[in-house]
Amino acid sequence: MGWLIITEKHNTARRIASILFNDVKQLKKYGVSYYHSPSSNAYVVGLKGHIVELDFPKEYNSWKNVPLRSLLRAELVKEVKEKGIARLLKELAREVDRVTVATDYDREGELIGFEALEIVKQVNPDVKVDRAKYSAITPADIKKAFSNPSKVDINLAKAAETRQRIDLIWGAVLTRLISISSGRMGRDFLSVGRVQSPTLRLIVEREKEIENFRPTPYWEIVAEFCNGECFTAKHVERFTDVAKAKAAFKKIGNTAAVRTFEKKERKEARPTPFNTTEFLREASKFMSPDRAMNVAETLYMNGYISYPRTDNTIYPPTLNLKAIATSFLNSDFEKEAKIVLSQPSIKPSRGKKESKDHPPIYPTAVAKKGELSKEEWTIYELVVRRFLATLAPEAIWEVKRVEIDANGELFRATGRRLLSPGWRAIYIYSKAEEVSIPDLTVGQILRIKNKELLEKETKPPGRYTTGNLIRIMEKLGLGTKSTRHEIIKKLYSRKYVYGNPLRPTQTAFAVIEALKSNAETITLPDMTSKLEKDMDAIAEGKLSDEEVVEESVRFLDEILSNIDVKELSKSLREGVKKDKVVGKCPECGRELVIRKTKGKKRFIGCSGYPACSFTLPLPQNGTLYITAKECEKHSIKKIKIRTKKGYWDLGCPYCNYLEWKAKQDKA
DNA sequence: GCAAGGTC
Repeated sequence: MGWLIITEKHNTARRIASILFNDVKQLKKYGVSYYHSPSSNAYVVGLKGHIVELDFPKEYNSWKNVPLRSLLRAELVKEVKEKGIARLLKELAREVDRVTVATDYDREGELIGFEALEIVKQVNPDVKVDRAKYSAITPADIKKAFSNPSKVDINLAKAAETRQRIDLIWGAVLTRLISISSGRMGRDFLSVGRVQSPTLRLIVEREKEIENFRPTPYWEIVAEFCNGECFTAKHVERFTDVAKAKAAFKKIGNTAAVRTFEKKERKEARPTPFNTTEFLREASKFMSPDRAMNVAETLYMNGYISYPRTDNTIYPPTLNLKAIATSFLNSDFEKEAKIVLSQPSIKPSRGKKESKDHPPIYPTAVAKKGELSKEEWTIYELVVRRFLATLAPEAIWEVKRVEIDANGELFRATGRRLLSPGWRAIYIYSKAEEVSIPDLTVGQILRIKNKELLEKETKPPGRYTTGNLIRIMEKLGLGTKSTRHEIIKKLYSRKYVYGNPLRPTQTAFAVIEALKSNAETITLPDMTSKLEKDMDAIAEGKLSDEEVVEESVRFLDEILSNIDVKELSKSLREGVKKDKVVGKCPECGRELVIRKTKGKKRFIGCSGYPACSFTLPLPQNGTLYITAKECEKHSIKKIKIRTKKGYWDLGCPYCNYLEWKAKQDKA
């Protein structure tokens, strides 16, 4: 009889097959590639992650007609998403008496395997089942895992399924509640979720901080000191009192004395190996994290880089770093490879996070510029340069620090000069800024060429960029390496945010306010941490999955009971409306808003309709952005439009219309 | 048309 091995993805299936058997043949059925060893009569099938999806039964599909409360304890169904794989599994299941689950060795992996097993058991309920647990796909690890198989951990799979159920129920109930109450239905629905809502809250609260920020003035004194060469130094104090600043400024004469001087060499550490978070942070200098992840996926599938979803920042000892660096000697990165290989020995930098499942992201093949698209090359080059930089020598700086006494007023300056660029010659994405200061001796008298009293003011905190948002999400435990970029994309596509750095829309403000006063749990990272704890307890057998789901559902039930639907609807509609207002009606002074005809065509209309019937046309293609800039002539906000080809300015829609009309009249 | 998590 036969043997069926199930892995989480196709690539792993191929590699495990080639490690375990030496007569592997690749077969294809129902559009699915898999592997067969005739001598062992074994099949290896790679899944595509989750091949089934949890959902409500069809009778719950109508958002309008299904009472929200009925979603709380609905019997959820599992729908097969990968029909071809399911068919193949069932067919092979008939031919085997043993199944080995060899999905990734983590919580989701356990569930993914369990889902496949349920399909197998539909046709072969008595099949023998075991589980191979490996944390690296090396011959040694794989052989060890398959010679000492263990059991499928049902509790662990149940823990993952509990997460699915809670996410779906909370997500569906609150998404429907917010969408229905705001009137944003259909394509424009507003979503709520355990990960996306806390992320959106961060963005909204930052924006509020910026709005409420009151700058306070402060004063700085800078002066130029000369000894042949001139340099700038800053008074050590940051003055909040003008009188004190002026007094200090007055005291400064025409000369000053060097109080301390120090010259040192300082090593600058190399960047650490790329995990997904750091990769996306750097890549977001060039494109959106979502795009970067898709490009990385393509590079991975075509064999140019290693698996792009990893938390690991420490290269495993099995990786031959020197050989990889050597492979770049005859490439576009020859110069960079030589810097690495010129060292007597190669020691890689190490990050703080270590996990054993995948290595950090590194190049697995040498590519030529011509064989990749522009975006692919950008990402590939980033990965190659980062990899080589982690193996390169440290950068060496000469750092000078000086303290200057100007009639009792203390000044400080720091000079920096790059003595040896080391990794900086390879990793060109951050600039090395040099500041020149001459060599000085203690007691030396300097001439003061120039002095300035500068009035400045404190600045509000900056808005989040996609890059630092991904890092903060990781720190707060929101999402995973595979989902964070998708969550951010979701915030854009729901029109909760726009631009990078991200700005929230008025709708986002209203949704977060509404959730905070009615269901604050869903806007806090704590919900994720609580869920993590509960999942651990389920995995350890200390809690039952039903108990955890019931507790969560009861809480949500209580939230639903306490909601003032009228008030919720009012505040949400106000927020949503603000995003549609473009200015004042030139005919009656009421608000002009973006509206839609019954045929879903958009236009600008007066909110006083039918009393006032002023309208302006809008282009039908692309996403509209109402900018903050107003037309001086008409007091109507200028509009930008984003299409697949990029952004274009419509400008003031009234001016635009009048120009168009003038042209028509001429013709 | 809902979430978040895998993977393509």
